[in-house]
Amino acid sequence: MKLSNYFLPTLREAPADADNISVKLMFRAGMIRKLASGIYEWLPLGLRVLKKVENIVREELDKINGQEVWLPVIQPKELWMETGRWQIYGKELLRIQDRKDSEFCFAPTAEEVITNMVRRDVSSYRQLPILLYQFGEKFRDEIRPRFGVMRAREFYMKDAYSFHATEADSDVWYQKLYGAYESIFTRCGLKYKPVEADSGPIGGNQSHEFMVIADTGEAEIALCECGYAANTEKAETAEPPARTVDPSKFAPLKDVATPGMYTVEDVSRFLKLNKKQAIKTLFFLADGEPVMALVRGDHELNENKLRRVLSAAELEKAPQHIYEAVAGCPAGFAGPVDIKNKYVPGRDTKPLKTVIADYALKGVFNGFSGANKNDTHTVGINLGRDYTPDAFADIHAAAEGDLCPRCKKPFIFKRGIEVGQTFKLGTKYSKSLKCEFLDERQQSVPMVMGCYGIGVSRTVAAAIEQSNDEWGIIWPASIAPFEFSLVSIETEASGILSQSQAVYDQLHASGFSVLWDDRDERPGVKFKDADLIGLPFRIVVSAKTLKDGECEFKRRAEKTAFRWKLAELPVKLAELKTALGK
RNA sequence: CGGGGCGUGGCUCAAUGGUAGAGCGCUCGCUUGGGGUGCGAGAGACUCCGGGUUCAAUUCCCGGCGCCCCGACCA
Repeated sequence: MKLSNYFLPTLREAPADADNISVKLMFRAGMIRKLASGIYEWLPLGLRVLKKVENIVREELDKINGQEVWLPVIQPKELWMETGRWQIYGKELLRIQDRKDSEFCFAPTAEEVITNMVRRDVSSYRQLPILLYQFGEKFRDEIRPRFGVMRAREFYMKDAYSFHATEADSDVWYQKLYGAYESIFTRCGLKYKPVEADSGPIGGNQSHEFMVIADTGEAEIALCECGYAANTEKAETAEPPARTVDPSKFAPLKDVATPGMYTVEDVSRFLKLNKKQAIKTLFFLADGEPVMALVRGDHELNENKLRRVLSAAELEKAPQHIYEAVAGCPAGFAGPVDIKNKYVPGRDTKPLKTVIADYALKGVFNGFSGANKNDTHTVGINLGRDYTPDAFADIHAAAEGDLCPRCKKPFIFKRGIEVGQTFKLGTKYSKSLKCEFLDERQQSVPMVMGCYGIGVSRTVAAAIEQSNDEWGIIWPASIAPFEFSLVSIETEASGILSQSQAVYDQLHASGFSVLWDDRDERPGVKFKDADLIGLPFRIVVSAKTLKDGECEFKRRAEKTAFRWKLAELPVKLAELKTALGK
């Protein structure tokens, strides 16, 4: 492709609202433009990368017998009513009406549609298992789109769904998909990590997220040298080693006036005590009944863990009036001491059902917490003497200092960009949508399902986020929009263009894609643009080297340039091809 | 959903109660030719929309729309 006639509007400056590295570079390199909040246009250069990633995904899924389909973006309400997700999905589901006022939504995902398709035409165990996938736009009406295409409202995604006769078969295929995902992200040249993830209340019993390691990632992951890796929202933590303190060292309980201070931050500063001494007291409604959860002041409670511990179907933060009724004071002044006697009868709630304390509280001596009295906190609180929870459990989000649940070594924390997720869905959708088959005994059984997504557009951004420098993007060769940048210096000088043309033809003959900068621009402009676009290999044709029958070869990721004899070009290219495993 | 900010040429931004200017980009000419060359000449803006105040509004006020940031929410 000749740059003189390629739609590649590069920019010196990124738009003011570009809020991270990858989106700035994507704008500057002429890959994308913004049409509206969270909605982007992909220009030719950007689309080439997207298609590169797409092809890698397609090849790897086809290897495990995936079959590509194309599903509608516009999906009827009725189908979404069957699973109940028309209501559950909330405002993220973008809804529209046609001219007859029939209601539809823009697909945020496609479990309903694919399951409907399979239930209609698959009816025997002989037809299972089956793995179907598609590439397509997804629309999620995010409250706050940001980071360019990383968290866009409309994005390009590969979604795959598998259907099985048995749980065991679903497990086998889950591993196949897991393996395919590893191949995909490896081939894309990404440093990534599969981590255990929470499948959330949506169901399913196992899930992994594939994280591209990047400091700017939105997700935090906990890693251990033993190999355990999990999203911090999911990561379990080992119970810390027991620590015993002589009860004679217990300080006496004392109430302290703390007017208007309801955050751990405020109170610990005021009392001049470490946040780790705080016993954070939170109330929840577990299936409608009030429960109290205690975590250490420097920890954050993880609602998913708490839900699991309580075996609750629904868990929500308790509204203010529950605090008033159960603890007799506003949130921020509730505490564990004598809590079960603070219930104010006659209010519109039941008494406290359970008190769950995080393991970490076993290590808190002479702690402080709310006094169950407005504007008052209690200091000198000790487990056993002053309060006794109904149970201890791991209910806080993994944090600095926590230990790996497998080997008890401290976690290492990193940030990541979630580019893919795999789920075992079980029969959640096949049951609600009655997607059944007849087994060998003529029994009608719901299929066991799995679903597997890859954010293709996000993967492109993640690759840039992970690989760039002050000059621009540095593409991995496998997903670069073109492999070679061919730069002609002084296009008006005699012989330059014809020699460049010869190199251009040779590159093509050797099987490489080339973007040839044949513009009548100054060298500086061309080099800046080439670095910005970040193609992995660059060849410069100029009078300087041509007089020796040579051109210049340089890798984007490296500083040094090499002289290549033009006559040896085919050999050099063949070597490069071998090195790339092409 | 709460708080804050912004809306002026393609991009980044100035300015002003009397209808606008710079840099970059674009066009033309010359110049230059290995890291965004220099000079000159141009094209390009109903100053987001609607209303109000005013002799006069891009500027002040109100409403709307759009965008951004922080937080909450959501998975």
